[in-house]
Amino acid sequence: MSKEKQYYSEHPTFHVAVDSIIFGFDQGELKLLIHKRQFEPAKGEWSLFGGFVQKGESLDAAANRILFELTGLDKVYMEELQSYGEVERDPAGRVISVAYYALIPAKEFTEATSSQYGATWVGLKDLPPLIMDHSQMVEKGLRRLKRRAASQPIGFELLPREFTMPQLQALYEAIYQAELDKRNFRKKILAMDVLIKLDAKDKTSSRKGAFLYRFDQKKYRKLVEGGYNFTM
Amino acid sequence: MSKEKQYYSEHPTFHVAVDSIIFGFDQGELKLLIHKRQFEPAKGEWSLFGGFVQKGESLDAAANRILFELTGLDKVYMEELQSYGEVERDPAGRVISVAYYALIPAKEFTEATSSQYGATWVGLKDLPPLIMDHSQMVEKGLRRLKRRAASQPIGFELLPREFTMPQLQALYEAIYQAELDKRNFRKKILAMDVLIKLDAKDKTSSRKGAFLYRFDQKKYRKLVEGGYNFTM
DNA sequence: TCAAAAGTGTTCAAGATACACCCATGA
DNA sequence: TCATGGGTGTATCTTGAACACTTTTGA
Repeated sequence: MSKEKQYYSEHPTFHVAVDSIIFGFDQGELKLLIHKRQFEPAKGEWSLFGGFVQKGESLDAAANRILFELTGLDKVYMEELQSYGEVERDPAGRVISVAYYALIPAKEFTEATSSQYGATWVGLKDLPPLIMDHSQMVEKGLRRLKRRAASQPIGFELLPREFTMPQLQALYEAIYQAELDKRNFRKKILAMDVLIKLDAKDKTSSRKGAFLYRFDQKKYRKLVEGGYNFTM
Repeated sequence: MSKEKQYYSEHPTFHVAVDSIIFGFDQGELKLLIHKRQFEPAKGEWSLFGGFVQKGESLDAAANRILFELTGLDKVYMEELQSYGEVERDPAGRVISVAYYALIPAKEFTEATSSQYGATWVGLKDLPPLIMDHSQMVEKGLRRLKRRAASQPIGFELLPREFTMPQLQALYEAIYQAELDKRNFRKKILAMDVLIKLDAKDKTSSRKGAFLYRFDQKKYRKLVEGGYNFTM
């Protein structure tokens, strides 16, 4: 008889799932990656990326595995958000779900891969109804993202390795749903002293071109650990 | 055949537990309510208040039930903290635990009730080793409490209905582990405009006596919803 | 009358906000 | 040459931080 049986067998067990809220940023807009659910019930309806936790697999591992299986994405910024345990949340049976939220540079998941995986980027304002309590999860994830962005320079996770100031600003504007002043924004960001200015320029969005920046991993880590507070 | 069986039966199921980190505040110190675990394995060792989720019971309901069964406490400020899903976290078998943290005025749980329930208040600095990953949970809960206290006037949950300024200040000093300036503290708190000054004084800790305050539920709610930022 | 805690204002520094013009470039 | 987006500095205001003395009262 296993230890578990010996001690805990009188208690019930539950299906445990993981659902991931995947935020991306593209064309000045904050987006969510969703797909049409591939299994019953509610097959074909819009859903977050989710799946069941397997035996011998931690929650974090399940979240990462499922993300990889459904999107091919790997090494993504991911963090637990909240558990959802209402009895009737899944009409097909009792399932306790642990929601994660993930941030990826939208370019790492292009149109091509999108269609390959049946996934779509949707602007936060154009979100279709999602199954079960997934919309709730998104809302909560967004609140968390806003708070996090205010206390840590987390926004960088959403950008490609090299980015321009106007891009970074547009991202923060998308997160906060507010316009920011160019000069003040630059001042603040540069004061953080985590950016490395490159010689190259990005000319895709203007004739003049905007300087590219990369951010300094080491300084960035220190900043995060020190609990830097970043207010806009 | 049930719907659940029909759809999800190929997936494994897990024991799901709930553990509560209960903070209290007394004698100028932030405290944690713990007890000696009442069942095997690790029976008799120091532990948070936990138990298994039952069929037909939501996570929140389980957290509240367990708290009530083990301490007699009811209508407590409680909030989910984080899930713990490492495979080997419980040596007696796979258990996924959802940690909650709770804030109560320590006076609501006195010496008398303590011994009745085999529970003890322990100062955060004198914490004994706790079973499994419970110490980790406490650490995380404390970090959350600090952050929350900075963004919402949450500290009030830890005080009795009527309290004095010096008490409130001592609480914040305990949470932040830092000394605060009396004058600045009062200024800030009063600027929030959520306190009602009473005519009565509390003379238990000085000859002069300190005015009692109550806080204004309505204004308080508004403040919380508005995402007030409270920095010390 | 004195010990012990409660209560009260002002000054200074830093950080946030508001604001307008020139620059580089390709079409 | 001009339209478009990129880049820059300063003045003002707000907010947080530092700081010391008077008041009340019971023993």
